[in-house]
Amino acid sequence: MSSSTRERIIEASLRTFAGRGYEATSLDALAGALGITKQTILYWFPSKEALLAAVIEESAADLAKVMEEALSGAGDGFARVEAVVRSVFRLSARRPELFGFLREVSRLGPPAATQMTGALRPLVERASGYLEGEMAAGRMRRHEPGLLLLAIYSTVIGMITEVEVMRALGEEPTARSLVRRRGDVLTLLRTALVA
Amino acid sequence: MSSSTRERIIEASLRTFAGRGYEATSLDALAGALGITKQTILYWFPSKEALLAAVIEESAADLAKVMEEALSGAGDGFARVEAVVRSVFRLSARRPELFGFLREVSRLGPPAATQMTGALRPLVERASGYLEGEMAAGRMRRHEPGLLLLAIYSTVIGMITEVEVMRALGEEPTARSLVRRRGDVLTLLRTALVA
DNA sequence: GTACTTGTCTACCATTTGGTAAAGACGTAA
DNA sequence: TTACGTCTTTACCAAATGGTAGACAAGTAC
Repeated sequence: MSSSTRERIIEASLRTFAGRGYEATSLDALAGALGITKQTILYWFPSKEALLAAVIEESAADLAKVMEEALSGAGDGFARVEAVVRSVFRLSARRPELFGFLREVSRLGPPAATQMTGALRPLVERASGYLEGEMAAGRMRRHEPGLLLLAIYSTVIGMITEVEVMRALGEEPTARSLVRRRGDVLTLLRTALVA
Repeated sequence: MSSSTRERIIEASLRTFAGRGYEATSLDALAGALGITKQTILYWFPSKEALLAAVIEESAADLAKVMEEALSGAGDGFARVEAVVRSVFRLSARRPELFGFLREVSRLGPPAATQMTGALRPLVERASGYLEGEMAAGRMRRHEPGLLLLAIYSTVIGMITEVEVMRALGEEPTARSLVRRRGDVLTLLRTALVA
């Protein structure tokens, strides 16, 4: 069971789906980049859709793992929010494709998006519960947790993925600018959340 | 010069590119929806790329017009930021496709994204200048204008377009929820910006 | 009436797409 | 040796794609 082929296919698909988009990626191109034939891909995954589903499953698991760790970390109130945001930015430096792919899937709509959000649902529940608890304890300013999460999500993902928009705003995307953006989104959130 | 055909094509393309994505939209499907043939589209626009460019030009102009008006309005400090955000949300209720398309174009990358950001550049300069002025006058908390704009952009566009994520967070997208999101993003921004 | 322009259509075409069928290579167990 | 399961390939295919060529109708200019 040379399942490493399977993993290589998933890995390459993740990168290409994130960069060029799902529809714009042909199985032939994908196979070419891997030095195999399209039929090998179709041996491991019965269809292109099934391949997409597998990539979603894998990347959702990776995302969930990292964030779950940060969420379980130490600290109260904003400290833990900060820890999560930091770990997300760190992950985005190491594996940017993950976030491009997240955005791509949310664009594709159901059923792909539904699968992704379903896989991340437990995470969302935990985060939402945490925020609610902190607000109740008076350690954070009151907001609606769902909308607050959406705002944080939009801002962070946007900061990480909107490369072209960033260029238009005069910020060349480098490691240093990523750090700067992380700092800025954190101050923004801190002033908004800390009572 | 029955240029109404041209406009109908642009209008339908805008909607379909925003909803299904550029690559996923075929000229045949587009023509079918309009009750014309693909060749009529190719008469008005020499290629699919040229059609995309025309749609970008049109929608950038529409976006710029609305925001330009809000930016020129009365009010100092956060009041004007609020006016802009409100006008953007109002526009998003009337013509949601504009924002889906904006997001799609930024995803497509150059040259499409470059054209779009180029067309919106004057707007960005004005907004950036305004923020800078208000900060200098001490009416707004100090942030880096470029990154601040990116954060506002990401949050607002995300709030408007991330329908699936919103669903996952338990917010069914309705007119009422749109108002609620507008309110929430405004309080978030106000607490972050107002000294 | 003739020539020219404008707008739309019918008829094709080469290429690419996702997918099927079947066979060959390679190891392993009997 | 034979038989079998695993993995990958070659050979196709029907459908769809963006695009070209050319005809046809309707108006306008002279």
